[in-house]
Amino acid sequence: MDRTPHLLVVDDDREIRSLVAQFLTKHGYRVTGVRDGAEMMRTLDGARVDLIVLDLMLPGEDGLSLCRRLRATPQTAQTPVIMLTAMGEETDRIVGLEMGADDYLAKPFSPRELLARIKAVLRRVSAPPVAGAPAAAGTVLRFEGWSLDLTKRELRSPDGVLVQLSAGEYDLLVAFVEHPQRVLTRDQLLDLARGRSAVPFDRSIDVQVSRLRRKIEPDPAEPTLIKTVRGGGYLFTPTVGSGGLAS
Amino acid sequence: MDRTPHLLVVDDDREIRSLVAQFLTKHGYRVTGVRDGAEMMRTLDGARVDLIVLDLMLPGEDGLSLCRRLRATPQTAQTPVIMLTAMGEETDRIVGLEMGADDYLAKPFSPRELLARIKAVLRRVSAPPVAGAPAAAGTVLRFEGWSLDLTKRELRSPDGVLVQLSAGEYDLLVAFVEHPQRVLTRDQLLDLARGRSAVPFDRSIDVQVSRLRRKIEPDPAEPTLIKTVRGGGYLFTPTVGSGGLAS
DNA sequence: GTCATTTGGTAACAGAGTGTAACCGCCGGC
DNA sequence: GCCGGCGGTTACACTCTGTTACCAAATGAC
Repeated sequence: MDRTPHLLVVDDDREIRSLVAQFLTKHGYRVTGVRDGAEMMRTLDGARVDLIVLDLMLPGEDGLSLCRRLRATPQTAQTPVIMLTAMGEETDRIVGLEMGADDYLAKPFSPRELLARIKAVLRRVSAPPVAGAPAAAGTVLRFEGWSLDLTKRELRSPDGVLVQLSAGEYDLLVAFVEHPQRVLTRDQLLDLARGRSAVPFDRSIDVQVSRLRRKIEPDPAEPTLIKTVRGGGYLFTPTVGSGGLAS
Repeated sequence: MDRTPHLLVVDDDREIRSLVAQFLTKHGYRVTGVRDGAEMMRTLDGARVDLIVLDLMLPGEDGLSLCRRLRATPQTAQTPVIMLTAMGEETDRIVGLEMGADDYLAKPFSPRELLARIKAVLRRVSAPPVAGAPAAAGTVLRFEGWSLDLTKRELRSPDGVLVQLSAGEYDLLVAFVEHPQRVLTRDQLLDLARGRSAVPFDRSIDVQVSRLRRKIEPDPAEPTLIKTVRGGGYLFTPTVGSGGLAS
């Protein structure tokens, strides 16, 4: 149950970034700091992130626009965002909340307060939706005839047979299915599937891939769904469709 | 039975508490004052409460979090809440309303204004719901053919047979049914079902889940309703509908 | 009040899942 | 072809979970 939350701090001020990162790390979080929206997107693409601390004023695309984009992307629509804004920008603050930020903090802020808000937001987010809330759309993902039900954590083969996956195999498969046709490094996979980062000589992903292949590859000796990229990582080759029958 | 509305004032400032209590009592309400969330919960546990005046800033668990918990608990989900916040905490106010508070009041406030809002909220709440609206939505919850009556604390199987559940099994099932399709950690389940937090090596939830499965799973050896997520907790897979026949 | 029953928590054991280490084979460079 | 590094697989230790047995506390009968 060692799933320390992973925070992504987006701020162009290197000093703030490192200060915040240091403080939050000391309080038990895993922190990645980046300087702008482009880097943020790259990070999100390859890692599981539990909460984003997003500065409003950024070089290039600004925080509001980024926030809107996060909300519009299924993978990140649920990721909580705490906005940082300069003092007194009341308008921005309201717009920010309307834009989908979960909380907001005026600069200059004390690290303690940021920590408190992070805790509050994470608590709130892990809070239960009211019963009967619409189950998130796109809960069934399809590839090559297989279907993966994200609410039931079930995988069915093309013939409709239920395939038993262990928790680890399931999480790994989800990581692949949510990032298809991209080479994922072992590091990224470890983060996406296990929420931890690699230790030297970490081969656990290799073993897990091997176990997963045995269950989903027509011929595990000649993998077609999960290909190895020598020196790079692994690649999930199928196109993934959501909802109805395969697209 | 005493029909005088019973108000619960939660504020850690003794002076505010007694001032408010005195004023409201004078205007014909029954008032209980407590200083934090724990006392609030204890009071709710043992008394009928018609409305809660909840300070946002509290020692221990804060008002937002408490409000969420109130909403998540069937017994208090309908109890109106008026939030007190320090002036200008606009964020909190918005979040507070989203969180399910019925009204909100910025400190410092005049007792008269609080009184007016209490009256308004009570009036609104006791107003008969629109004809045809669910009389008390969510008193019977349905999943996979089963129906769980929250007012009678009764569970019926798909064939309509009454299934005897112990108090603990029932509470656990309610926790699951009210948070379907989400992985709940043992800690969360313990909190939701027992209102306490786990001690090291606490296995009580495991045992209780096992007992519950024996009563509701078609094949307890191969659970489909309550799935185990290794390293994560448990997952209640069915979609839950309320009121009429299963959706 | 005592006694029997039910309930819930703890301890213990068995079985499944996961990471590490080791071995082996393959690939690429020379 | 030889060599070094990378990746696949297996074996094994360790952890996590399911289940049973047992005990203490709560409940209810009398």
